[in-house]
Amino acid sequence: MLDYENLLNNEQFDAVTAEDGPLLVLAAAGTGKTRTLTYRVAYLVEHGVPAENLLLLTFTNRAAKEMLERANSLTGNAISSLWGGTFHHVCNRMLRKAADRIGFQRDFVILDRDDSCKLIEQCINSITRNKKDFPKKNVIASMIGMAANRGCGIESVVEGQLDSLKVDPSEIVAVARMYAERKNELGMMDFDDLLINGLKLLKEHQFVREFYQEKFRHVLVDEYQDTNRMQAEMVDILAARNRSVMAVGDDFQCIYSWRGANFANIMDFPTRWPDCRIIKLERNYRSAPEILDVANASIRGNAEQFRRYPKELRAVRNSRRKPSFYLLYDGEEQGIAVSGLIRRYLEDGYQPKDVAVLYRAHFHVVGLEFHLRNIGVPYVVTSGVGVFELAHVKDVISFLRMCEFQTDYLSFNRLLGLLSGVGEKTIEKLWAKLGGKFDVTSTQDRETLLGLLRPAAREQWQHIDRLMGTYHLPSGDTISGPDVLDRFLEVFYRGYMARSFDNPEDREDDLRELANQLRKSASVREFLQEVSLLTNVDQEAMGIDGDKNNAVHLSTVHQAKGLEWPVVIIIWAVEGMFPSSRSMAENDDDTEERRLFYVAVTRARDDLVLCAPSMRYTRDGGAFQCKPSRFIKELPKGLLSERYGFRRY
DNA sequence: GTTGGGAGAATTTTT
DNA sequence: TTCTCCCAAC
Repeated sequence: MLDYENLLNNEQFDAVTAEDGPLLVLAAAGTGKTRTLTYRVAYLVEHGVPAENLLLLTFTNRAAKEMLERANSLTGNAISSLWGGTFHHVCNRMLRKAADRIGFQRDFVILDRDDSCKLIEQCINSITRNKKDFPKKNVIASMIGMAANRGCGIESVVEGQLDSLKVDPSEIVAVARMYAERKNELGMMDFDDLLINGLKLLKEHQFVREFYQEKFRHVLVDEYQDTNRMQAEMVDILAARNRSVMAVGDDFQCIYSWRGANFANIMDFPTRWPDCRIIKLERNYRSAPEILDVANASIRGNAEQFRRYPKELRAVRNSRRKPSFYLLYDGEEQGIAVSGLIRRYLEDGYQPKDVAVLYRAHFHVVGLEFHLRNIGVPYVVTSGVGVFELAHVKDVISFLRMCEFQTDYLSFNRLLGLLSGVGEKTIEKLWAKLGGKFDVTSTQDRETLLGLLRPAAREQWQHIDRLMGTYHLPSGDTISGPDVLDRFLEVFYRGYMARSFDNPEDREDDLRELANQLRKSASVREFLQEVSLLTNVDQEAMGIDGDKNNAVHLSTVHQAKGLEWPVVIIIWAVEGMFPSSRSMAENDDDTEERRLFYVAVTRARDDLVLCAPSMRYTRDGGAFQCKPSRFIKELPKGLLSERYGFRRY
């Protein structure tokens, strides 16, 4: 039995050992939120709750993995049967068992962002007459997503953005409808559908609902402040029977409201669960007091919110030195300053992996990479595109999908499109002639397809076709996933990469990693059903890029959430970039940006550096002044040590 | 119908 | 600077 009393502080101990019943843990940054959750899991398991009766919901795969690993080692590997993961993951898992109840196949395909954009584009093309003025597919996609996550109709989203759009709103509504219909016909779900349909399943099917209500004696939710309406509702339903729900979160760190996250959920939790206990964690073990002073002062700028659940980060660590603020001439000087600072930190004994550079948006980092390369510091950028969204990875996955599942138009489309001389129209015709299906196990389908292709394409497809034939052997055996992937490379894809990409070797490395992942998972099928839920944030955790372990981290603030580094450098802390003028234009409200700043600041353990160049250049050669961020200006005097220009540090 | 080249536009945050 | 779209040539 773990010695909880000595391993935890008083508040953490209260939360971990709380009796059954609703519990809201307000855990400010760096106060041991993960620790509390993992010990809670361990505590419950040690006190006789079977792990399969626990549900642990997280916001990212990374958080899930981290917590499960830690809880697992605390309990001596006793939690393998625990359900844990993102909301999307858990919905996926429930739907794989029961999707047929709501009109889907259990092996439905998940559309990732790219897939759904393509589908939306098709809808746009078939509905709208003048494509010129019509919003781009990405815009429509985010409108549809917004509607889904807010739980409102597409109409009201369109209405809200009407002045910036120059088109007939009814056309947008029509596109959204058509997209929904197309998805239905294809039997596919996008990310939002996983939540929508997971919830639908629970609401409409008493048997399913009661099964899970019974099963999950304890529901634990991480990052509760970032849940949207659907997610909160799902938690409420799942916990309704046993009433043992533990929501952990920090309203100061709600940074996903643009995605439908609604921190009213955390504010109203005590209303929805009137007998809930509230425990506050305020002792911060992470950061030096001078850093916490900045964080505390900054979040007070959100006056209204601050009144509701006032929290003050209280330092446990000893005093160090004040965070510094560099006012720089321009991005160039910032690059020199940042790389110079990093070099000095390395001389002082820090490792590259101890340092992170954070920024508001991906494109803010472009100028900096050059300088880091210059001084020869290893670095990793958590880029915007995930491994599983890369074109070559998706190509190969399409091939695997076609091998494994019978009819999947999307994969068919993607794979056939790789052949030379085959484009969109040809594919449509082929698909129609095949009768709207392609079953890889049917010799007839395979022969028909081969016969329909024009010679050049047939020549290429033959090899793939033969390979598919050996995947499903009459004996019922299949070649292993990694092997079939290898063969695919050999007979077709390596050649394709060589003539289509300028960096085929790099891409082949990605594919080799994909094969490794495949080898680790239980079956090809299972891997394919999960793969679209994996994102770039998880890649390091999964071992891709594993050789870059000791490197400076360049990351957006969003992706840095939940992480910490001894040294954190925030770049482009200027008006218009952080806070971002785009996000401000949408809702005329800087509170979420301020929370984002709070998140950024509280990532730092020892040292925090804020950089604000005074000049920004536009692509057409123009330049304009920018002012340091309001989040710096509004701080009380004396919290930062101010430095001007890089030559003076 | 497909493909590739060239001109033009454009940059938030992500499960 | 990179991505996207459009058009002209196969």
